[in-house]
Amino acid sequence: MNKNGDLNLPLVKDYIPHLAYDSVIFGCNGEQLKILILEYHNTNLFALPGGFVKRNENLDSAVARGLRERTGLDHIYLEQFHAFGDTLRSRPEVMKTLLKANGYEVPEDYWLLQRFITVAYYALINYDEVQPMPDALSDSINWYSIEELPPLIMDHSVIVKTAVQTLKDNLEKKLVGMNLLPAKFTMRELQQVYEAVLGEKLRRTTFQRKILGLDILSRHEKLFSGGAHKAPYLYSFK
Amino acid sequence: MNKNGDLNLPLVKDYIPHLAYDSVIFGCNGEQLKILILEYHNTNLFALPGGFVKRNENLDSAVARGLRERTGLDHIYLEQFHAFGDTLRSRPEVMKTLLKANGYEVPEDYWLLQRFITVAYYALINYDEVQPMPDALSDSINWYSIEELPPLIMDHSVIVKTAVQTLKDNLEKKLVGMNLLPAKFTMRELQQVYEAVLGEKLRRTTFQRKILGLDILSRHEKLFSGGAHKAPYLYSFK
DNA sequence: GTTTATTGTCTCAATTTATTACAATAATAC
DNA sequence: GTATTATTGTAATAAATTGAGACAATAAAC
Repeated sequence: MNKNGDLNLPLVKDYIPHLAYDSVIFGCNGEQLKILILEYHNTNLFALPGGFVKRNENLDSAVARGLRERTGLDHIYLEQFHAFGDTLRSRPEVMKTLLKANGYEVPEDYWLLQRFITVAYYALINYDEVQPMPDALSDSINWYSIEELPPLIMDHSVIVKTAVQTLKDNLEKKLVGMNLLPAKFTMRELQQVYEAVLGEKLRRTTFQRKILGLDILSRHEKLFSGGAHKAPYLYSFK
Repeated sequence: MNKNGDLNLPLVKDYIPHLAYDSVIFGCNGEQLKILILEYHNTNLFALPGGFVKRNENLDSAVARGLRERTGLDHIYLEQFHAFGDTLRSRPEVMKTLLKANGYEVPEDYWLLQRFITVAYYALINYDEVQPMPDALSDSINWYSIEELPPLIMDHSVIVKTAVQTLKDNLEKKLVGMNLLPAKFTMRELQQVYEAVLGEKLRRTTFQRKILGLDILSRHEKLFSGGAHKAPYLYSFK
């Protein structure tokens, strides 16, 4: 940590200059679609978790690595959705502010103060199985409902909007539910994921018939208990 | 041109290093979906048209500029679909070969020989309205059916495959036909575009009913003549 | 004038989706 | 224990969409 002055700033010799990635990490608590947002030390600045690509590292691998470091999870569902490359998206003064807040004075030509193109990915993880870890520069990392995000730095709000739209568009063909839910789940839980992503209520009987008709679920005879009503089946993806 | 030695090689001071774009430019001749492929001087190497991003230029603007230079068209339908960033996609020996074939000896550390991440876009243009222009390094630029492409350098075949799949996925929601056809067209021509993109025959009556049901076409009383049969209506997009 | 190929539209069948209904049942209240 | 409550699984029916074929209309070729 920076208290001891032993946090090493990333050096351009190790990374591809001008290139970053940002990740929109989705989870679902059963009611709302949420994403992980981090807050930088002493700045009140909120941002998407992101990082840089090493000189000899695949772009996809860099993102997977960053995600592993933050969530402890490996083999996460991860999909690239857009590269953001406007000149005005880079805001050197923002980067300077958050470096300064952590006790760093960097030269004017420090590589992180230059223009960056970012490639954005979204990830789907099981909300309950993650204990997110802040990085060296950030204070906290927390779940926020996509309806109630804090103001984000630079163009990160646009990145989130684009991610949510992409998730909606891909809902049918990419088995989103599989990655946002635990291994076994009820039909109701699956429907709630769909509703959280689409932002609208669905008709129960139609949803059930459609999903079962896709022939992608296995039904388990083991029943879930806990509600004052008939116990539902548990399902898993085939 | 290089004969006179007065073609200037691009300098890294003007461009963002390690970052390129490639464009998959679609057209439709009425039967087949085609794309523009360029062939480099004296090399027998075929590639997608691409380029680099200037230091103070938006990513999207760079691609639009490249397209304008090659097709003479402005306001082209252009959509980003994927960034390719594997370490192994860059093949410095290929770049060296084609520079050499044009009479250039470049130093080992020349920026174009380094690793590149490319952001790929697809464009939709009206096949008949374009007179494509080769660039300084390339011999020719020609339409090729997506079924019969020459072998392409580096990962350009993968880029094309991804573009075609993206186009299929977007066929319904993005009014692809509008950008591949002239302003006025017959129902048959529109159907042929759909068939070329999907790679399958569609039923005439069903297609017509579906398209008209979308309420996106204006019908013009002016009739097209030329065939030994009833003259069809001309349509345009609303 | 006859033939030919294609067009615009209609009909009916097949399939899919929407809506309603209802019995089954696990927990709770009593 | 029994009635109550909320939710579940499934069936039945209505509505909408799509598939497949039929047919008259007609511009050009012969």
